[in-house]
Amino acid sequence: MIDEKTAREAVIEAADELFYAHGVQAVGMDAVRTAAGVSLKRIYSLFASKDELIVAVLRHRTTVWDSGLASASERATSARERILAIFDFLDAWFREPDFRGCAFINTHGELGASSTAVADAVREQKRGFQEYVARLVSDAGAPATLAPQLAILAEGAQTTAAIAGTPDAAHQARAAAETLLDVATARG
Amino acid sequence: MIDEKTAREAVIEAADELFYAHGVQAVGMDAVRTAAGVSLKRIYSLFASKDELIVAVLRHRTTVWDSGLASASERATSARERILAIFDFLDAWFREPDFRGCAFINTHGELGASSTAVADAVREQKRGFQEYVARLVSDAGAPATLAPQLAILAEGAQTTAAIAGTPDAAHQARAAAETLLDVATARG
DNA sequence: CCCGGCGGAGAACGATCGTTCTCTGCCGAT
DNA sequence: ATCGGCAGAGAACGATCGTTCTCCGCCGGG
Repeated sequence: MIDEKTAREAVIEAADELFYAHGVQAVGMDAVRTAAGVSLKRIYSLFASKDELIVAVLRHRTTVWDSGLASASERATSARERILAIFDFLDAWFREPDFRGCAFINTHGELGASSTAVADAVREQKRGFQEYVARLVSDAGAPATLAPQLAILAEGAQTTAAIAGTPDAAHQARAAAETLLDVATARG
Repeated sequence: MIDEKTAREAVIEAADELFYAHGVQAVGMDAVRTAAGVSLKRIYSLFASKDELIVAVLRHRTTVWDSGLASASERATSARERILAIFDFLDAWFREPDFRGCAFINTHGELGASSTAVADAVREQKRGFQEYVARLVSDAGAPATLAPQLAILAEGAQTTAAIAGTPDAAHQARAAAETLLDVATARG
């Protein structure tokens, strides 16, 4: 019906949407097949198991996250602005009606204990984000110790916004980031 | 065999341990029964459903968390020290070999979309923590806007430590909290 | 036109889950 | 000692899951 690449993308995108909305374990492969319009046989020829599909979905989400972050910082003209753009990006995300927290954190909490492949994919995404922040901190001329602090603010904002159901955490975290940036870059 | 209160506690504690270690959905009621030494019939006479047991476990964890936080801040002699004691408490927790992140965040990610009772119990715990921090911030004479910033740091430290598998996030968050406290209380 | 194989749809399978039911033995009351 | 009822152990049940298999229609090559 459709070529392999298109089918793969259709499955990944459908699974991504369902997994994010309902949790990974709550979504059966039948639901993925229906949403993607790809037969189970074909799905299992593209992914050896549900676990492998989950990992593929997480990797797909990593690239979506990375490009979203990149385009959010496009208008920024300084490293400091690019750092704060992270929190504006979060704010816009938190306001989306189907926001349900960070898919990586959610999936890690759900399967991190039983599937090392899933745990590795989650860890890899977080490591990438930490590196992204570290690069910006370095560009801003701030000490390297600032980077994990900003990353922790971003992580905390995501879980707080998800549980509270409000986007407030984004600008609260942004304000804290501004303070930390001010202090870190104001030395002599 | 044993009185109702003891049986209830045995079930809750056994379920708590299993749910935290493996995730809620990965643990069957049979495993709870074996670990608690309480028959399924009795369990279902104490809790109407697994969902209700999960909520009871979360409430139990809330009291454990509250008292752990209280005892961690016992040696502190000022509001500022009590705030920083939160992060020392987290540090000790992250170093426990079976640390697997915040049970509330994990459970919310797993079931928050499907069970409003679970989502409510999680939200309630987070609200209590926010209030605790807000009280300390007020005692420290800092502006109220500092409280959610500190809470976000604590949340972010928990997920970061869980995913990274290292306790580093505790002292990174603590350092950020110190900076924010310094700035917030140095005015005037 | 016929035939072989490939892909889709979905039935089937075995496992597991939450929940209930049955059976058995024990205990106190008479 | 006898009886009634409660509690424990675990079998049973219906649903659902991940995964595989079967069947059927379609297509290109002779």
